[in-house]
Parts: sequence; C-alpha cells; structure tokens
Amino acid sequence: MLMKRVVVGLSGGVDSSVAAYLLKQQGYDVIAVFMINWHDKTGTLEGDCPWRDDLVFAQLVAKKLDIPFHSADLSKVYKKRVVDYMFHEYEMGRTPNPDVLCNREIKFDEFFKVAEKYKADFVATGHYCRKETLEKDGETFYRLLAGLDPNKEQSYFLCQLNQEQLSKILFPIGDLPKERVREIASEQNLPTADKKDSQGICFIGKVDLPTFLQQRLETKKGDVIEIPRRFQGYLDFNPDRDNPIYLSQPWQYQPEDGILIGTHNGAHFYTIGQRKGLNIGGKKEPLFIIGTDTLRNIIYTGEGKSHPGLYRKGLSINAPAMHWVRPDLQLKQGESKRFSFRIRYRQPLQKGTLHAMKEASYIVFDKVQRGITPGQFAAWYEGDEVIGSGVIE
RNA sequence: GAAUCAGUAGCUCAGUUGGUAGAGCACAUCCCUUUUAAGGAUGGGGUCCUCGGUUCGAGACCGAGCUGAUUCA
Repeated sequence: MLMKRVVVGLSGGVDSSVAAYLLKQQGYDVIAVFMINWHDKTGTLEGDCPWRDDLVFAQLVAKKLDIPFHSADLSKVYKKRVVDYMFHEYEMGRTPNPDVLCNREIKFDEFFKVAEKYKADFVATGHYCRKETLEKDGETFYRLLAGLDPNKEQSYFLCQLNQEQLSKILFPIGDLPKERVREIASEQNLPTADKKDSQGICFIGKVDLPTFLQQRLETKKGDVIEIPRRFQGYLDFNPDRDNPIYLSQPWQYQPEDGILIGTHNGAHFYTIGQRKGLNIGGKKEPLFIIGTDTLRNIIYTGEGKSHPGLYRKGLSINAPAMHWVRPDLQLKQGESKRFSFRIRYRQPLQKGTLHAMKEASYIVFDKVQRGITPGQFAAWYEGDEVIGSGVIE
C-alpha cells in the first residue's frame, strides 16, 4: 500500500516541528514547506528579519527528521487577502482578526496549491485542534474540535474553515498538552525544543498597531467624549425583552450625550474595550473606549470597568457573513438554537442562543458580554466542536 | 475695584498640631497571549506659583506679588 503524502507547514517553532515528527512516526511520507509571507518590517517590534531565524530553525528540523525541505513565498497573496483586508477593516472603523483570515485564505487555501504541487494527500500544521470524521446519512462530515490542552486550544482561529478544507487537514498535536510537545521535541533533540512560542500577528509578528496602521491610515485629531453611567440609553434598555434584534443593538451615542474630555489622533486606531493609549488621566478609575465613530472621528469612553457601555446582551451577524463549519447543522430562517460562544481567542465559552433570521443572525447571551467588537469573529460551539462563525456587525 | 476660596507629579487631588512629599488616573517596561483588547507585575517622574519674612527647620505660619474660580459693587 502506498504511503500517504503530507505537506507540513514548518514554521520554525516547536509545535510544527513535533507535528512533522509525529507524522513521520505514523508512517506518512512527509514533506516540509516553510512559508514566507511577509517581508516588510515597518512597525515591527522585533527588529531585523525574524523569519530568517525561523527559516534556519525549520531547515534544521527538517534535516534532523530527514525529510525534504522547501520554502514557498506566498507574500503576494498574503498581502492581498490578509493585510489589505486588515487595513480596509480598520479604515471602516472595525477591528479585524487577520489570523482567522490567514488560516482561511493562506494556510488552508493558498498553501493547498503548494501541497498539490508536491502531490500531497494532506496538509498538516502545528495547531492545537482536532479533527474527526462523522458518517451521517451516507455522507461524510468533518468535525473541527478543540485541542485538548485548554491553555493552548486554537480552534477559534480555524472557525472560518469549511468541509473541503477540513477534509485535507491533519492536526497531529491536537490531542497533546503543550508540555508533552516540548518533551517530545527534546527527546528527539529537535533544535526548536526550547524555542519561545511566537506571538503577534501570524507572519508579521509583534507590532505596535498604531505605528503599523499609520503606514496607510492618516492621523487626524478628533474629540474624545465621556459618556456618563446614567446615559439615558442605558436606563431605557430592557434586557428582558424577548426580541433578539432589540437585544443585539449596539449602544448609539451622540456627542451631546457626554462631555468633551480630550482629543485623539484618529478614531480608527482604537477599538472597543481598549484602556491604554488615550493619554487622558485625572480620573478615579480607568477610562475604557465604549464606541468609535470613524465617520465623524469621535471616540466615546466610559469611566470604570463596570461602565454599562462596555457590556452588551447580544450581537448581530449579517447573513452573508454567516459561516457554518458544519453545513448540515445550519439553522434555517426563523430557527433558534442554544450554543456556546466565543467572541475572542482564549475567552471561556459563553452560553447563549443563536437566532437565524432573513437579513441577519443574532446571538443573545445568557450573561452580558464585555467588549463586543465589530469586525471580530464570533464562533459557536456544541461541546468542543466548532459549528460555525461569523463577523460581528 | 473689593471679598472669599484655590494654586502640590502629565491630569484629578490628599498631605495630620511646621521636620525637605503621597494616592488614583495617565505614561513606560516586563509577563501573559499566534488577532484587537483586557488582565498581572514593576517602574520613572515633583523649583510643593514667585519673592521676602518668622523658625534650628516651612508645602504647611506671616507679608507682598502673579494666576485662576466664585460672589459683591
């Protein structure tokens, strides 16, 4: 019987190194490919060319495992489908999640083309996720499951994948705790065994976001308005009304609803829930951003971490932005179902109800949620399985 | 023009009966974290409006001036 061939995305970190090792152990024909997706270092905090180090580490790992090594420059597509999207979203006053896009568009799309070139049956990565197959009415479905290490669990970042993509993916380390991954790496003398985990935007690295964004977004001074806790909109809101559309409305402010307390350098550089970077002191408690209006270039803030403007009962996702990892579980128009939700990476799952309607779907949480931010992804789970996701409106 | 009150870190303020200053916020760094945030830890910072005086010693007491707020003419 022919060995199945796998292209593994070797990043130069421990996780993908161990993934490659495990695949080899399992008898796959393993090929390592290193992706170069970003050359520009403007606004980067790590200085000179971090990926060159990673490339060397990846090469060393491949050599140690005695597997073929290649590199692929996908930077053109990365720029177009991830970076441009990112700037566009910020420009529109939203807060994107480039890494979710990077997985959907690059690692599990463009990278597949590379894998095809090498006639691979599968693509593998070092993500802390699991995949299971399910036979249902004669059809095969792939389930995207949370990684078993609760601390490293990364299924959220893959919440935009579809069945076709999942059919070709392997997650060799998804059922291991990080500790064990490091252990295996050092048992096998992999050069990445003690390498620090990478952080920041995938392939770009740690950046100072305002600096990074200033490459393409202009700075322009605008007003910072503080909204009092007793703002009429909060007092009028009735969380017990049984209407998902009503419950999902964002707070709406006008400059007259508060007082001018300072100036900022451009509303699109800030995000909801943010505390740092406003440069406004003199308050008893910290100020948090509770709203941004990029059209009028106004930032709305509230004092204290319990300010009502920081919390919302629900959110909406426009119909075209709805994505079902499990299309067989897609809600029909007018249906509602209970799920667990996550609106940012590493957030503990939150219980609530998803209501599917014609023009949009609505998530109503059992408990109010802090920092619901347009542009970020909401993902819904059944147990530890990702069922779907969508961009918050 | 007069009266009263105020003038202490970037901001808002606290400083007991006089012994060379503190808190919150802001800011910086680090930790956490493959997004944005949040969170945790540590830290840098002050001619105490100015000038005189009293005193061994004044942010604090006295006087003058400057600035601001309020009230009355």
